[in-house]
Amino acid sequence: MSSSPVPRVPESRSERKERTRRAILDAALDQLADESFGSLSLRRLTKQVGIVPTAFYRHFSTLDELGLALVDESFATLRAMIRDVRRGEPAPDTLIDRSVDVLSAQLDANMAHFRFIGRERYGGVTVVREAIARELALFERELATDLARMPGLERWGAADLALLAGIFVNLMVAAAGEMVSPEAEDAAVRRGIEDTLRRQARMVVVGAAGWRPLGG
Amino acid sequence: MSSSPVPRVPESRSERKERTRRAILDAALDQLADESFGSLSLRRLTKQVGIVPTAFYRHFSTLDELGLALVDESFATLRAMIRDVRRGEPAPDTLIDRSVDVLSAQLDANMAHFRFIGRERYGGVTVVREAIARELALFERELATDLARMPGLERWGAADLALLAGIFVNLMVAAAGEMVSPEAEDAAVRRGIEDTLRRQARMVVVGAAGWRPLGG
DNA sequence: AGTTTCGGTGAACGCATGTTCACTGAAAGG
DNA sequence: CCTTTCAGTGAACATGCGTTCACCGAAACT
Repeated sequence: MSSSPVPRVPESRSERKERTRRAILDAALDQLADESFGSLSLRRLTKQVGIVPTAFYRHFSTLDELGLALVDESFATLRAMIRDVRRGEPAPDTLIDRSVDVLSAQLDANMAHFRFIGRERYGGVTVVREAIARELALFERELATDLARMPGLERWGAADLALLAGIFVNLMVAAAGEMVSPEAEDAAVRRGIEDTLRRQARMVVVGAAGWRPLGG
Repeated sequence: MSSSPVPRVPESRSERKERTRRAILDAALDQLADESFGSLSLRRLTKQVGIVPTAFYRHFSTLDELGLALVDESFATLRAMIRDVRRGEPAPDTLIDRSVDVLSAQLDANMAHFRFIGRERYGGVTVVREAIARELALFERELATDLARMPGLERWGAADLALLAGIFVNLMVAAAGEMVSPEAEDAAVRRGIEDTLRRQARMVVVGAAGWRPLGG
């Protein structure tokens, strides 16, 4: 369970420091599967890492700072995802399926990050909640510019594109939030959630194509 | 701040008990504006109520039970809302506006309930999260049967209606979650969130009317 | 009037919390 | 080789935690 900093092979100081920092972030993500950030305990956290409580302060000056680091990391994952989608040619009719496939793959690889965003988006710790809101707004704008290139949406105004992007982000984060539940560790349940997301996204985007192209 | 049980007018025993129970629920809802249920403290809670910590156990056998009571209460509010919408004649073209108006009014009157649902839906306390998921699934089904009566959706299958209902619930809970932020106490920000919800709901339902009527 | 019921009290319990401080020992740098 | 740097240590701190228990006093019941 604990990934303690045991230098089997001699390490440089900075290597060791980075490894401990990683271990703290990983332990936090692990414990955040079962509780909210607001109820994280420094002592339980450091115990899992295998260091003494005070050593934590060598890496973060406060627990809130840990939270912000987790937000950064989680949104790095999210941005990597959208880059992954763009990398494939944007054949518009397969875009949704491709997007959901990528999301599904990223959910597998980085479940803790998505769970963190879903859980703390409206969570109790103000500084974390605000950081997520900020990043999510940024992500939403990125998504809106991507949507602008889709067939049927070329002539949409920025306001409508923003609304649509907001809908997709809500669907995505909600799906990520569903994955929080222990049941979702069952592959079949996971598939069901993904499938619902896929169908809902398709429903929205196909519907949107029939939406009046301009106006606010 | 504290609404302590001071019997200015003589009360019956059951009246007093009910009043204290209410005070506990209200104090909890109040404190849950700033933190998650998982980090609620029995001592801070009872201090705000104006009773001694042990007195709490005269009303709830555990904090989790308090959480479940809050879930019940919050969904009673939500159900009252959908009843309110139905009470007006279901003139389909004004239904969205009417729904969002009702939601807005209910958000004013019962903000703490919606905030609770939004915040704990994916929160850290399993028993509360599961109770909300259960109630939300129920609400979703109710909504789906209402949607079935809307023009353009009469011939939809149950599966598609469920998907659509899920989209609406996500939009609604997300909007409720946005209200969590202290900024949302500014009326203009509130209006903005409501307006976004209104437009997104309209976008989805108008789009949905253009969706293929059958299939899975 | 006498007895029972019960919501609220206050002390006490053992334990976990975040943060402080002077410290150690090995890596880094002169 | 000697000095400086610094991640991690361990004791100590005051504070807050949930829960227990015997107790009180007024309402409720007979």
